[in-house]
Amino acid sequence: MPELPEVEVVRRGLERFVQGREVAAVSVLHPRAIRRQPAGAGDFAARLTGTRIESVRRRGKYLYLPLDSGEAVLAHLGMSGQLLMAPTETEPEPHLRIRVGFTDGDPELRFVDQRTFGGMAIEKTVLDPVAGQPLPVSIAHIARDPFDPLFDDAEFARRLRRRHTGIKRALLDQSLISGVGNIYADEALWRARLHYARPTETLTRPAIERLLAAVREVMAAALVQGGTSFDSLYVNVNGESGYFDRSLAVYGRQDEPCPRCGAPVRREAFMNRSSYTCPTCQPRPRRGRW
DNA sequence: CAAGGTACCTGTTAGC
DNA sequence: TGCTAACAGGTACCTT
Repeated sequence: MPELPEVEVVRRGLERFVQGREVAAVSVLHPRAIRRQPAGAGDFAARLTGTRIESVRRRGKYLYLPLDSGEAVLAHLGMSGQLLMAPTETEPEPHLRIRVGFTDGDPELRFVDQRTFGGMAIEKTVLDPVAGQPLPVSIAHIARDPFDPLFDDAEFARRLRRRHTGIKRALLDQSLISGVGNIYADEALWRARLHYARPTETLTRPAIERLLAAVREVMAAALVQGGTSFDSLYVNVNGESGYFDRSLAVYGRQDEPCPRCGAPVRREAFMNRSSYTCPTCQPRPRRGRW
């Protein structure tokens, strides 16, 4: 379940089910799931076993679990990862990659990942220079998300306007703003009536504020619905799908009418993926004029 | 150094 | 029916 609302749904589930618990046993069933652990599966298991999970935090689309050892579990769902809570006796899922058992018994934590783009690692932490909170070393470059109280709109606007790229590329750049992926980028741009190729350096400060407001609105609405799921791949810790796909205006709706003006939604290939836009609400920017 | 393309995987679906 | 190609929500790394 990959973008901010889906990852936040998982974070809340984990917080409820694993915070404060002590790890009793770890098994790694697929090496790719711990490929960010340089010393391998044995090191991963050794550094996790016997520790207590202090909290469940999120930076953009990354989850991290500070441990009483001073290190933290880092987890990313990639394109198809799931973190599920399941009774130990439950039959293993076909793509089960990692199991984490606890000293107090059920439920155990399972990392399931069909496409293996996701993974977990145990890392040392560094203190976030602004918040003073520990952060796994490898995600120190990930920007704050737009719901983070320390997200700085003015600083974002300054950095955005210094870029020389299209607005969607910038929205997907996790070192500039985190948590936004292909679905919510398209939905937010539609709400803000901006074309994905609009040059960042031409955006006015009010336009950037409208865009940030749109990003926040669409992701907040998705979170209330439990996130977006097109199939059973994107689920919460109990394996349940969210309902926000029913509220999407343009994403995945090629040839369907724009909810605002009725024009058929167009789909274009962009950045090796799909972009959905309304051809009349989001006209393509022209050189020298937008 | 910034920007953009490509690689990494497996499964599903559309089209022939 | 069976094969093939296209496509899927992300990030890291390489080249320019």
